[in-house]
Amino acid sequence: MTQNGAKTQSIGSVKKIAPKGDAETVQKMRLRLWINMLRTTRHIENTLRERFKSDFEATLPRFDVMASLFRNPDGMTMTHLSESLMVSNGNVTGIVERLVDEGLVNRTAHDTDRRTAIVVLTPEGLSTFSEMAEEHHAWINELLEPIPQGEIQHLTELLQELRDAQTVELHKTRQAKRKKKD
Amino acid sequence: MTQNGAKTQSIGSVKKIAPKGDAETVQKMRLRLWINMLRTTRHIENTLRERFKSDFEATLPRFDVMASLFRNPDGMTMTHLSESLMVSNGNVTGIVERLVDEGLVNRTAHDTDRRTAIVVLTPEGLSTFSEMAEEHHAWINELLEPIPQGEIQHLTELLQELRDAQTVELHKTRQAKRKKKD
DNA sequence: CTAAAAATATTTAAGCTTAAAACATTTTTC
DNA sequence: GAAAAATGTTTTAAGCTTAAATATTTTTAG
Repeated sequence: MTQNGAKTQSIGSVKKIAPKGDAETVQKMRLRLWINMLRTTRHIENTLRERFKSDFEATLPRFDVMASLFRNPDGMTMTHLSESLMVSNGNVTGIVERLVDEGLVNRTAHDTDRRTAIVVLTPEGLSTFSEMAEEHHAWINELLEPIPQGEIQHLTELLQELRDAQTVELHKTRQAKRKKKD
Repeated sequence: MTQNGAKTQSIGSVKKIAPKGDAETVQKMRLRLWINMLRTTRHIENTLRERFKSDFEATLPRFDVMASLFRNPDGMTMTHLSESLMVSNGNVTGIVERLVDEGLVNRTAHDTDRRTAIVVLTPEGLSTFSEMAEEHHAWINELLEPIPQGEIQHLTELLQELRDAQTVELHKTRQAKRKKKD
């Protein structure tokens, strides 16, 4: 039903009808796409959560923090973590706290700046993460298998661009704000 | 850097090198895609949350429930809502409770089945939702604007297929379980 | 018909999440 | 060098979220 009008494709003088390029139609398609993005990521996240729980007694947020730390062996500040995971600052405090309790990460003071906390994986955290990461890798590979190989790269870039576009907007806003101040 | 090897495309006997089809590379690309899916949806959700809060003093989960109810004018059961939103049953209980407190939805008993609760939008809920939906529609349109029009439909289908693939797996498992029982 | 199983919804405990406020420290400004 | 601004983190209150346990009702199997 949403695909009707395809027949009028190459018929002359159909601008008024032209359903595919119609602004309202495009808007509705974007909305539908968004709902599908949401549902699909939610679906995958639900699957991952269940598996982390049953196989490792672990949670997704804790895995995400550990993955960030793994990619930053010299340690990360709380702010760095929060930006990297795109969650609030206070959120990270709680998750790191629990990881400290479990002996998976250490939180130490910065050498010169006493405001700053540096978080690193402990050796146990590293080994625990490695096990989980291997499984996680396999799960993602399985869950994303239906996506044609030839499209993976393109899709990744598309999503990246989507975020970048917003970031540019953000910069514009910040510049505008700064200008107002001057 | 991740795009090297493209040159070897049509050179004879390069199977050993052929980096693009390499199984490990594909796995890593899938992982990268997943991380990008997650970050992009999270980014958009964060934006929507902020705007719902500042413009309507509303939350995303409550909007989602109302949107589901809007699409089902005859009302929905709690289970139907929970399945539609892909969140847990108990979760819906709390959100609906708050919506009832705000006078935006009603929860009534089912005619014949006394276990079942039927949730519907109140007139006020309908009018509140309509206002929010219009803005929401515009926001999504703005945030997804960088996606080429020609790809929206295809992308939507791709994501749909991704979910459907898992659902089929699920059915297989259920059938297996049933078989064991017999 | 009735006991067992299944379905519907809520409650509970624990954890995740946010925005805003509070706090601590460092840097900048005058 | 003190006041102000900025930076880094935690705390707080409210809400979201899940899995598991519970309560109630309906359906099913015998």
